[in-house]
Amino acid sequence: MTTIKDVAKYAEVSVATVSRVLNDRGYASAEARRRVLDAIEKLNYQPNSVARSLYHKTSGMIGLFMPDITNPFFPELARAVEDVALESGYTVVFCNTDEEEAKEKRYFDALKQKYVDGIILTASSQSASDYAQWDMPIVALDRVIGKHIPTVASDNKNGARQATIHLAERGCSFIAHLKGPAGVRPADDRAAGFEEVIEEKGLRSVVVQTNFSIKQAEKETMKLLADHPDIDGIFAASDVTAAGAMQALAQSGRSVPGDVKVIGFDGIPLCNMLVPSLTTVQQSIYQMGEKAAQLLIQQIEHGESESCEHIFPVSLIIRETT
Amino acid sequence: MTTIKDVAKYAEVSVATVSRVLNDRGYASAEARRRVLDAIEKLNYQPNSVARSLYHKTSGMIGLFMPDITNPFFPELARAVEDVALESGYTVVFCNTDEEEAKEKRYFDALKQKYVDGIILTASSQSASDYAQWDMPIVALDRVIGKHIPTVASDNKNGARQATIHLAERGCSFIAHLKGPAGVRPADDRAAGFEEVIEEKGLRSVVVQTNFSIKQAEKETMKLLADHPDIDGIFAASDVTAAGAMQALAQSGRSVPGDVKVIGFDGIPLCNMLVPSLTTVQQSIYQMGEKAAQLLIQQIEHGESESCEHIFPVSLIIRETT
DNA sequence: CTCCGATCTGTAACCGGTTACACACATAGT
DNA sequence: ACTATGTGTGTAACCGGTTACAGATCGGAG
Repeated sequence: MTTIKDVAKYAEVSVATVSRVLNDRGYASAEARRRVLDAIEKLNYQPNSVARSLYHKTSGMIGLFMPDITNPFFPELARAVEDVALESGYTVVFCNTDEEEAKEKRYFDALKQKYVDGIILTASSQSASDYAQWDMPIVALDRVIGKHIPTVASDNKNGARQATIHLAERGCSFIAHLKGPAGVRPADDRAAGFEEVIEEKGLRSVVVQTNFSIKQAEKETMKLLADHPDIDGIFAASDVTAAGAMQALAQSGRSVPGDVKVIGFDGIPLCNMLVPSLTTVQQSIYQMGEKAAQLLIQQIEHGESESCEHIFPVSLIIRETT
Repeated sequence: MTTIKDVAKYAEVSVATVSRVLNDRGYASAEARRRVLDAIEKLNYQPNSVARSLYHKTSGMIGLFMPDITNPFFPELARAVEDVALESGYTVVFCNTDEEEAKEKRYFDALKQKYVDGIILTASSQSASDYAQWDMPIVALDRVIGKHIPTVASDNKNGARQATIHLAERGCSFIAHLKGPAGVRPADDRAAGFEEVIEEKGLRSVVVQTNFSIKQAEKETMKLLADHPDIDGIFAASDVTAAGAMQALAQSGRSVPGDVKVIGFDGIPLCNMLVPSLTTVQQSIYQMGEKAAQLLIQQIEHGESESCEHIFPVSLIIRETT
């Protein structure tokens, strides 16, 4: 690999001059500049970013912490982050945390040692204080983790309200909510929005907890249908969960939307792949990822810790399941 | 941040001694070792990996190049790579290439400057020579790119044969193949396998090209059904493509598997979410990712360039669409 | 003609580690 | 007593950049 010394020698100047030309800082005569540029060209020189990192305590990398890329909600988010990062010259380090704080901490330590410039975090822990002491630019994505950490998320509660109201308007009178994992903020918010509307409208309801896996959703729905055969609406906490519910419904001989209406949450591509296609509450997934990356980079480059919450509106997309 | 000098001062030894204790190399008296370990503990010292990188020309990072994480085939692959990497102390840098060689090259340059240790590549270019001159440990994943580059892939041709034979055995006599993009190796291999069986059995067939997007698959299938109303079997080059076909079939009033039987390829979780659930050719996705990461790390650490192809068998998973 | 600031350039220190090498000391073998 | 050999330790060079600082040159003002 050619180094700055090689370039200096070839151009017959000092390394300082090469560095100045390279970074366009300080003085350099037209003649020197010409010779340096020529040498760089000739030797096909590319500055070593590790050496740069060492001096600047900066790496041009950002960490992306997500529970599990295998969950279909996350790839689009990751994609958006990566697109923005690339555009701004950053590189994305990819970390599946499996909702485990230990794994998160381990990654954080590793990245800190590499001078990672900042982190986008779909957090596992509830306690914002843990992250506050990380002492690094952070943006929370999808999950609110504290007032003093910039956050990008959807208006989950309102989305849940819209979904529930929609089912009610379509004539459902006994609605089940397949709730997401307890302790995961968006799941709790969606459940809260659901309960609110149920109470306002005085409807019958039942809530069961699931994780976000399709198999479990199917199983829980089967049980639900056995216990409450007269359910006529299901609000699933995610599209994947809704898909599980639909399988259970098909299996138990119920028609959708004839016997039971179903609505999901997220707006992932899956919705359009299902037959019948799934009504859902659409999140602006890509835009959220974009925004999170932009906020982080801004924070890194301008130190602005715009410590605010960016709550994205959601929109009801009515398809065939209602 | 505390540095090795701080530790040395606190422990009243030289930095060399600290380094020796840290890396367990060379001599260090029990007394010195005790003091250093104590100092590390007290000061909560963590060695700076950038400085290490600079000296060793190594970074503990591997690049993962994929066309688009948004394509549901890739997240599981990425997940597997990340799991193995983490276990071996590596960090994964994530790069969506969009099948563009320019983007690939750009990423490669950026990573090389960071002393990335190796790359797992779902290649865009056909020309293996381009990659050979990259002069870095590389493993090709999902797509064969040349004899001298270790490769992990599925037995696509055989899988396509199995799929086609299965359709024939189920009584299909006029089978359409929704082929993947031209120039993408697995797509070509699958098409070849399909053609072989068609010829052997003397069946009627038609092949149309699609990209891997669901919308386009749907559109192409509609056109196909209009041109050839008597098609009774569809072999889709991917599960997503199959989902698109199923939508078109539903839309045109045909029943699956009654009127038309459908088989996909990949074995992504989507298959189980569809109603009816999708028969497919299952790839060992996670295992492939795992193997690729293992091969790469082996190559990095032991220099073994086991330049062979690891072709994973595929298996026919029969579900409701056939 | 002198002085001043602007322009230009190179030397060397620094970022935070690793390690070659020199030196000190102990123990053992002859 | 006199090497050898094995231990233990510190100094300084090195990885490949960046930049503070000092010295040189030059044009223009006084």
